[in-house]
Amino acid sequence: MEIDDINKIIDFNKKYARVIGALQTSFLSSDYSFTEAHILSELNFKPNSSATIINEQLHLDEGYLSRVMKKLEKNGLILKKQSLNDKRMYLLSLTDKGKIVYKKLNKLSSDLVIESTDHLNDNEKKELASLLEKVKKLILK
Amino acid sequence: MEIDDINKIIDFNKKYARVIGALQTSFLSSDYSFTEAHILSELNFKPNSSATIINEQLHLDEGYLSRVMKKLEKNGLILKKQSLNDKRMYLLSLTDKGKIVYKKLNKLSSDLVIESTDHLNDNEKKELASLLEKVKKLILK
DNA sequence: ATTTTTTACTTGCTTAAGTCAAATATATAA
DNA sequence: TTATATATTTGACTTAAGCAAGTAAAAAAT
Repeated sequence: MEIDDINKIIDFNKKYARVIGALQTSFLSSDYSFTEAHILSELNFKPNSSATIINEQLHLDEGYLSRVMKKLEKNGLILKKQSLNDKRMYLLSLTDKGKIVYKKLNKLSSDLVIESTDHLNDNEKKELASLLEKVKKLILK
Repeated sequence: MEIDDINKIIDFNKKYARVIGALQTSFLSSDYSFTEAHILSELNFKPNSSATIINEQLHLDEGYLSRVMKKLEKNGLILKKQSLNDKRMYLLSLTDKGKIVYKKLNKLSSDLVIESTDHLNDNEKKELASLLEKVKKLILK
């Protein structure tokens, strides 16, 4: 890859690390972290997944994830029931309370996106969303 | 902003938080963090800046930044000298050793970018760099 | 069939990276 | 000359995460 292109990517990473950092800081005032919100959102779209399945998207340390799941269960946001087919696994799903918290955190995410794009006009916002979608597709390819 | 566009951005943030996370993990094996590397790179391009000036790019906690600077000085990577005009400030610059470490960390960043884009062909790599550059310009606007 | 290896999850321990609040010193404004 | 703002530092604390070792169950190899 050309050195120029590499530098563009490095440069972006440095900048965006700060964007993500600010995002994480904004979640501090809620009872859940940005990562926990991500976990809840995965569980919302894939109910009855095991921790391992969820972790295909998140790539977290297994031990850490296990503790997060324990917290979420303790707080009544998720339900854990041992799989009958494979007793090593626990199938996880959001409780009603979990769904409410998920929605609340999603609202927080939206608000933060709106706030952080406040300086852009409508066309620019649309372009940003479109660019990021393309990037996402490329990195997941 | 349209809900669809908001969700695209939220979605990207979730994904890219993991990319940044992996990047930070990769720096653990070096003696400096991803953030410290960023600080060194700022100092490389803007020698004789104060901590506050550097922090315009980084938005870190001042106390944390102060400690990082202390570490960098202790390790002989930067030189701190009190400004004569304004004795509250300390002008910071890379030492020769600091420049060497900066280059080493930059090489690490490059290697990680190359590695993380390994699954893309040349055109896709070029497109990725170009998209990220555009995103950067938009978020900085 | 039973030993070996792999997989899913848990637990104990540690650390990096940061936050928050209070203090000091200097500079600027009232 | 008093009050306010800015630049930096220090102390105390948090949290998000990693690593290593363990348990239990399942799958593969013998």
